[in-house]
Amino acid sequence: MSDSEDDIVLARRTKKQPSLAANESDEDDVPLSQLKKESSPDDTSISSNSQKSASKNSKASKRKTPSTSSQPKKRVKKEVKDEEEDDDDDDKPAKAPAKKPVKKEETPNSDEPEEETYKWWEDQKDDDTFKWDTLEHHGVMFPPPYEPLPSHVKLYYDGKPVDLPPDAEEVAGFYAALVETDHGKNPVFQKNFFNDFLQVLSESGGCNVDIKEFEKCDFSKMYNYFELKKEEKKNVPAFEKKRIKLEKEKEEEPYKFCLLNGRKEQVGNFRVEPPGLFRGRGAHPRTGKLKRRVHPEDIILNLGENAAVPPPPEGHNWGEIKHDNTVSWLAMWRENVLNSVKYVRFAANSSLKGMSDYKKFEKARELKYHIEAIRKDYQSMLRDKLMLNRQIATATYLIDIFALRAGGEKSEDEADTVGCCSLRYEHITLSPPNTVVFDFLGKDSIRFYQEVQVDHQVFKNLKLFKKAPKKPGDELFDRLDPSILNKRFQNYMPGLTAKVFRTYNASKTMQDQLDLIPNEGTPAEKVVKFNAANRTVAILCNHQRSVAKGHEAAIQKITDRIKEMLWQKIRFKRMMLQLDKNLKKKKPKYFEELEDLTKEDELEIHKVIIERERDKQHKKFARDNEKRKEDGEKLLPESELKEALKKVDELEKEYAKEAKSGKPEVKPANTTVEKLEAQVEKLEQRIANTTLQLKDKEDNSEVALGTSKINYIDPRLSVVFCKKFDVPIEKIFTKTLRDKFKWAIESVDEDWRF
DNA sequence: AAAGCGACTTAGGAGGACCTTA
DNA sequence: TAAGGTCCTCCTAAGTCGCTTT
Repeated sequence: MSDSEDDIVLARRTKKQPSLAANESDEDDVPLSQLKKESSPDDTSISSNSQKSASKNSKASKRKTPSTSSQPKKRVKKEVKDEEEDDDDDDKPAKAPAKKPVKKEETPNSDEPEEETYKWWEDQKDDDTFKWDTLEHHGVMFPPPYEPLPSHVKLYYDGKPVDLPPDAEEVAGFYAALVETDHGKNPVFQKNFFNDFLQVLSESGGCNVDIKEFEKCDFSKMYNYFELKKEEKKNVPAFEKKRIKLEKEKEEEPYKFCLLNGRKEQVGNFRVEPPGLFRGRGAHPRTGKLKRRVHPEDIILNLGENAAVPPPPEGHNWGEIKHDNTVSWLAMWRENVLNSVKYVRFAANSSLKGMSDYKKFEKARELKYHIEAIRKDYQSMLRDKLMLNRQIATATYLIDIFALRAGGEKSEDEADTVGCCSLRYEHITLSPPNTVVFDFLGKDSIRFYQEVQVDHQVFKNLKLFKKAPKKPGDELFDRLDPSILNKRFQNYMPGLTAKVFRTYNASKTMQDQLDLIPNEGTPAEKVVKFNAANRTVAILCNHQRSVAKGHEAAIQKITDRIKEMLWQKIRFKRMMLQLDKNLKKKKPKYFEELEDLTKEDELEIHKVIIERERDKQHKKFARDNEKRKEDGEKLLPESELKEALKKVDELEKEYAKEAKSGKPEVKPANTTVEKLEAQVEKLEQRIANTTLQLKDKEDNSEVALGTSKINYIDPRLSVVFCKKFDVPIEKIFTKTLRDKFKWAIESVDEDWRF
């Protein structure tokens, strides 16, 4: 990568790793619930039968399907301009699904025996205009109908209780549940909600009160009721919770799976989105609007011609039945807030999703054979006489170097966010000679703020794009939009688009970072380094998360803990000096830090410890008595507590004395200098650990690692890392990710490179 | 060529599950 | 044994990009 001055920090200790035994929950192979084909009066049933049986004996047939072209010829990349290529050309032309992973008898590891699934990656097909031959599924799961609130829970208007019709009450309830949240406090949200609420109210027949102003609505009774319910739910005994959970699982069982070409595959979001208030991100003009309930009549199902049509809910009909095998969705409906389409799709671990994921990464890998030419070209095109070309070159530069998104045009009724092509005058600040400050809201209204040095010509160009009469509000790249850019990219490589650069640069960065990690230390330490590499990628892609509520406090707590450990350490050293006065002369360095602890700090720590001790005693006393009460024993007398507290008082006195003299009492009588040294050493270790932990926590507080791990880093990189470094894959991929990336886990060998 | 649409990937947050710690 | 934190999954919004329509 060229001039990335933004130094990216490496190596951090990360918090504890998830335990080895990732949830081995059962969920695995449940027999595809019998298709209930009875209903559907239409033809179909026969073939549905055949499909089903196909799946049954597929067990035999699956394994390695004959696979017509196990050697997909894949396009031969044009080696054109760029052979020399940056470092890693060691790698043969990107191509080819790994052929039969040689894999010996499968290590015992692999979770569960698990009737194996279709290994599509051993059997690649090139053409994906048709996504399936046969497709059978059970439709979608609807949310439960609305249950009216008990009659004592009401909305109040201007102090008066309101009798709302159920439909309106439901909407009021949507809002009531959110009053205390950021959304609930957002005026736009309130306004949009209120409009829609009034509309539903009038649609459903109105009520006994003339509701006019949002401000006069009092949702607190409803809110409290919901809180109460939440509390109740929390307190349901464990066995009951378990039962409920089981019941839920049973209910969703039929929807979870479908048959794709006769093979069982998981469905992703088989639940229809429940009604609610639209929670737009950032300053979304429509946030708070009512997202209406979706009915079977709104839903279009997509399945095989011969598949049984799942019966619609009692008394309803499906909106439409389609048999379009050029798409991979199972059902769709149109949502009313943005008028956009919602799809029910396959799960991430499905073959279809897996294949396109695989293709995505292969496409990104292919870019490495062209990137050099592309960079060379845009460098020179930065000075092109044609404005359009300069803009293209400059935009490409930004996309390549700073991993910006393409940045399509957005409409008035969406949040004002931008990407590369839609950057405006006010989003960049230039300061000579070549510093650019980016400050804009990107996808999801996440702020992109970076102060960077850019190529000289880029700086000039940006200045040019800002030149009068351009003014705030005007687009920097006024000749450009993503489709123009993407069309140019096609010239270098078929299928190359702006987003491929992000994938490429992310995975490339990961590869480079992993290459720097030495193969040493414990697995846990290696995982820390892996995460550090992951973090550089996340930073590159600007994947952020909001800092957790308690973050500040958590940091403070750790800092205090470190301080206390330091104090304790110094205390031990002081004890040593009492045992052997000459030590200080013998090892001046060792005792230097005695000076580091200020009187104030020491006193403060004393105070904290004493307070904590007192608190502890109080709590213990209360707890013990609580227990006794339950057991019907007689309570401990107050004097017991007094006694305990007296001990603390003594400790306090001791500390006071110690603070004055600077000579802590050498505690256990048989203490020796050696023992103290050992203690000090232990503390030092702990301090080092905790400090690392603190740093990690701080560095990580605003960075989301997950997004890049899931979408940008070629999973084969992680797999190779684990293999080479003897790190269990469970430390890197959760169960879900292992399922999603099964193709990578099973197909790659140690020498694989991105 | 612009606008709109359809289908797909990418994204952060909510909330529950799970683990650690007192 | 509860409380507190972290991790994981689910949820659904918000992008990208190709294609169709005007």
